[in-house]
Amino acid sequence: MMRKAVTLQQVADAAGVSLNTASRAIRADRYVSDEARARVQEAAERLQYRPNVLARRMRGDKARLLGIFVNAIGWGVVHELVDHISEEARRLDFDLVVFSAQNFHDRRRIGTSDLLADLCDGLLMLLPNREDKILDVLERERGNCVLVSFAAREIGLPVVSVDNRAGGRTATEHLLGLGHRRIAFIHGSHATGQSTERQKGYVDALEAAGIAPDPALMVLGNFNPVETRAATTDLLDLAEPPTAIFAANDGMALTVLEVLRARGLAVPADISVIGFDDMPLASYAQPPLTTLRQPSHDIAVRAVHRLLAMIDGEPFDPARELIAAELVVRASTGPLRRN
Amino acid sequence: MMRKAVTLQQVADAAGVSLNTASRAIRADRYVSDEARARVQEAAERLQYRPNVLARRMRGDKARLLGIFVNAIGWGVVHELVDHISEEARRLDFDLVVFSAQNFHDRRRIGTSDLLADLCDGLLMLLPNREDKILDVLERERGNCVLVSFAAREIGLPVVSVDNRAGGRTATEHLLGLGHRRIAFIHGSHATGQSTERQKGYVDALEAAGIAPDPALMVLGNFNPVETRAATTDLLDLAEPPTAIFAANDGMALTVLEVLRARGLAVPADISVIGFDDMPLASYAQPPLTTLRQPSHDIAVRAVHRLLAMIDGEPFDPARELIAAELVVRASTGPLRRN
DNA sequence: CTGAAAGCGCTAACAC
DNA sequence: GTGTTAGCGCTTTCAG
Repeated sequence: MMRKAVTLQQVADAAGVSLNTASRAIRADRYVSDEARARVQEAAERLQYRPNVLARRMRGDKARLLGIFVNAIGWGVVHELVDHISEEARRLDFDLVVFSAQNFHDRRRIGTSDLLADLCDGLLMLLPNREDKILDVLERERGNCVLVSFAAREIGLPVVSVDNRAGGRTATEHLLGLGHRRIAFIHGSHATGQSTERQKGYVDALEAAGIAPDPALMVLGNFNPVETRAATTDLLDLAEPPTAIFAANDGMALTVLEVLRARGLAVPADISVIGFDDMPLASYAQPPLTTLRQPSHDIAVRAVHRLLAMIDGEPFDPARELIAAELVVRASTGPLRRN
Repeated sequence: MMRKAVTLQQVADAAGVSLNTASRAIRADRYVSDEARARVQEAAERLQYRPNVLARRMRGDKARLLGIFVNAIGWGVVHELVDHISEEARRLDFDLVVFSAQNFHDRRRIGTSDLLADLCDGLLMLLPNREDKILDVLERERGNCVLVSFAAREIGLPVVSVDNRAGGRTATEHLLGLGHRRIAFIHGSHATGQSTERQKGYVDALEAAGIAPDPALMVLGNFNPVETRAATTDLLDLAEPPTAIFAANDGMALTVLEVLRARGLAVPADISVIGFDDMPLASYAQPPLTTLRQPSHDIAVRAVHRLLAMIDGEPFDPARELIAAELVVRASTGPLRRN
């Protein structure tokens, strides 16, 4: 505990009133005489009394507090989301605490997860992992909880997410429109379902264009540089290498660019690259990266609003809400070079 | 409140034991018969009981929970610090919650600040503002609290920070060593004291080199692009413009680079630029930015350790602890071109 | 208007 | 071993 405990009782004693007259005075309740109120407030001031919020909360008061759970990984997009959610929550006079952990169901962590669940009026889960057991608990209890950018499986909880599948399709169609036919896809992990959905969009676009998806062109980068480098190398070493690469996120796309540069390939003259997310670094890349921009602001606003609706007691509505990503064309994609 | 409240009492009833036997069984206390324990655990499982952490906490249990307060602004360096602190805390089996607000003493916010102060075993304040009233409270109460990168004023609380003054001096000496004599300094706000200290180091180096600091070369960028652009323009329009610019952080240095490029000036041939922080973007800048790297990891580790020492009841020690920043030479600085 | 008492959910003394 | 009791600090009936 942080503070030296000055309790309301002590204030009451100092002011010569009963405990609950003090309570009334502090809370500016109406049923107190001006004189008593003055004495209590003076005593509170002098003793530097601060109410114990835990105690209040345990009595069931609203805290006007929202919790965000984030996986320690993936601070890329997450950071923007947190900022926007924070802003929107504050606008609506809610505070926000962020809890960051690798796995919320870790034996060690469970205490804090529960604590926050107890403490907060509602929870926002950012990019939770499909294995996170806390999702089962939340689903079962139908707590006030909204999932953000979760697509790993069907779940009986409200979800707000970028439309990954449509985005994946848009990215691929952009490449198709430039004349590319051999388009590779580098996927990340399946933990949140983001990459998986983007891949579905990629396949959608290919099939709509009458191109059979080639398994050799779908490789695993796993959202990390090491595997992405290896995957890119494999792709380039193919008998018939791709003329364009769609990486499931910008981080991997940047790594692809790096490998390409190392092999002396020109982008987009020799090969085109497109990412997903539009992270801050994207526009600084060499060349600036074409990508799909996450509608972080809209996602955040919608997620907060739906959470508040639940808190306000509106009927439980586990609908999935998808928000479109915007294609941002920069210099890393270009027309297929005919030989 | 998030959960449907299943209390320990209900579990006890269901198991046909007393409240307190149930408590013992749940906590794996030794003084319970195996049979009672089994019955209680079965009941708890069936009812999906989860202990109310608030209640436990109110009784005074340790939460093994640390709180980080960050100002919503300045997510640049802050984000790295949060990551490292989080990692170190977890290594030591502490959880972490992050509270992000513009001003912690805002009437509206005070509830949450207090709540977290009650809840957490200790608090880490990241780059707090000098005006934050919560600092006065913390100082007065001598709570378990460590300030990170605060240099705005003397304060009776432990502080861990990068050595801004030495860093500012190193940056300036680097420029001096390249032959520069007219070196400008773009400072940020005085809110946290970071910029102010870096400026002191700049002046230190200049004076040590026998150069009188020129007020015309010290301009305000205020950590934002708009004012930084204006400041840079002013500098370049001087009768005798600087040959090198030291920006108090990388963000401003990047803006400087942008203005220089727009004016057709070559970096570092025409003018050198150095920043501070070594944010991720720094190495991607055009040209890659020479800067001072924040020892985020060391700062985080030291801050956590000092906080834990306080929590463990070691004597209060409000010493300031400074950690050196490392000069990272990239391509934005070069020798003075003689005309 | 004010005070006494109950109780939020839990754990730690103290009996049995 | 197990149950009973007394709080943690606060708000809220319910009587005065």
